[in-house]
Amino acid sequence: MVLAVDRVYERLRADILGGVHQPGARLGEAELAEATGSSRTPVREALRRLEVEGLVEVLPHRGARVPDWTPEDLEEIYDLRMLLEGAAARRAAARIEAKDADRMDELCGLIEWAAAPGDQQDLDRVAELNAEFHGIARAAAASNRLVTMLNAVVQLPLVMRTFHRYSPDDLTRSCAHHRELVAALRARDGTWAESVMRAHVLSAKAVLLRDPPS
Amino acid sequence: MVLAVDRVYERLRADILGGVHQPGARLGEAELAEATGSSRTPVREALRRLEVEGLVEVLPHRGARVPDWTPEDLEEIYDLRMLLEGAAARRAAARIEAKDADRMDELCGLIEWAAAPGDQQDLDRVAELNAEFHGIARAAAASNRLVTMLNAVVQLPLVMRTFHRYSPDDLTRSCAHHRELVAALRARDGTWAESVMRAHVLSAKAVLLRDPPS
DNA sequence: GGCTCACTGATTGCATGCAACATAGGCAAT
DNA sequence: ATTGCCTATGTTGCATGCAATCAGTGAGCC
Repeated sequence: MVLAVDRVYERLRADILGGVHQPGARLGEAELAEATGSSRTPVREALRRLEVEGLVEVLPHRGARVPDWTPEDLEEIYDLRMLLEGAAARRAAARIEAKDADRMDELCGLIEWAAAPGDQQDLDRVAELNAEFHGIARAAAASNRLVTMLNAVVQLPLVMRTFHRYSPDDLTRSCAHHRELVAALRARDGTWAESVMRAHVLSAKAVLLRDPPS
Repeated sequence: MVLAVDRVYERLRADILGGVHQPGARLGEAELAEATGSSRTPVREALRRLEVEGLVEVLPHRGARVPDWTPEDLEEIYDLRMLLEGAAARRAAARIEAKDADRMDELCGLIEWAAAPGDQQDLDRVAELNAEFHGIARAAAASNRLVTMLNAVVQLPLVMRTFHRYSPDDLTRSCAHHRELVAALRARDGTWAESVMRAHVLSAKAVLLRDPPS
């Protein structure tokens, strides 16, 4: 048995990150309750969780909205991401197991293929594989607290469809970061891993701020 | 009009941090509803918020509990605090206004007096003043996201009654950190401020891990 | 004697009803 | 024409009822 509040939460989260609910869109409780086949109570509780995680903003008596990020927000968010992802990478270097590193290498290959210019290019698939890659890295950090905090700032790229803004050079650099991160993790070098990860996040930030969303 | 869910949230948070609800204690919804003069609905929503912030743990169908921190948890929490407080201090150095720095200096004096050995020593008052001191620093960072994340890890010292574990030398060092932080902020030196803050947090961590709680 | 299982009591999870509040539109007064 | 108020309407906030689930207990069986 899966709790209704969790169903609603996952659904809402996916829809916000996937762009189904655009920034600024109103999220009516009754509407969401009907859409998820539950009542308003679990919807309200899911909205509270998402509010704390920063994925929705709730105004008293005025309902919930998907926030729209200002450039200052994006700057702040990416700086936090750099800090937290870097710390997670450092922890991961001390803890990662060989099979996880192997899978990350595998994902590097898949990402490189899906990102390469040509008919087979599929940037949405890159986003998906990229999410798995970084998911493994975060899991290897073995810190629930860190993971929770990252959830609040990590998956914005999906909202923004970041990879569609990447130039071919950006994509090449991103793939190089991935390969280097795995190397640093295998070498058990936390400082190296943290440095690569920080560069990786900051380069993503540069892409996003270079050509601001909408 | 203040929302019931916010009342319950503040009350619960204060009671957990203040030690009214000891780690491991069960938090029954009906009990909390009666204690706060509201119904179970706002209690449930407040518990969801506190769950995301890591201040309570909720098991499905089994209710909410105050988590009890293992030494590994404490290590993790203090490392995160170091990161986030350091980042906040760096931002604060670029933004703080003179009157806030003045108040922080004032608080330094009050803390030093209340922390000094003798009849006037009052470690609970030190904790209170210390919270205001760091509250100003965090507010000067002007980052709601950072503040929210810090809330999840910052105020554990209150639970642990940390200052009661401090030796006279620890207290002296803590006060010196405070003075130095204000100097770094006034100098608008973000790196200095971050470094002092990291030292401050890590020294607190050392005290806590030196003599583990209960 | 130890183990299993059903029953009991209590608690959580969810649905729904009602009251409080906020926004929008119309109407009147200046 | 503009401003202010007032009502209408939809929404949120909260209380409560009921079903689902879990911990504990004791009887029955191996």
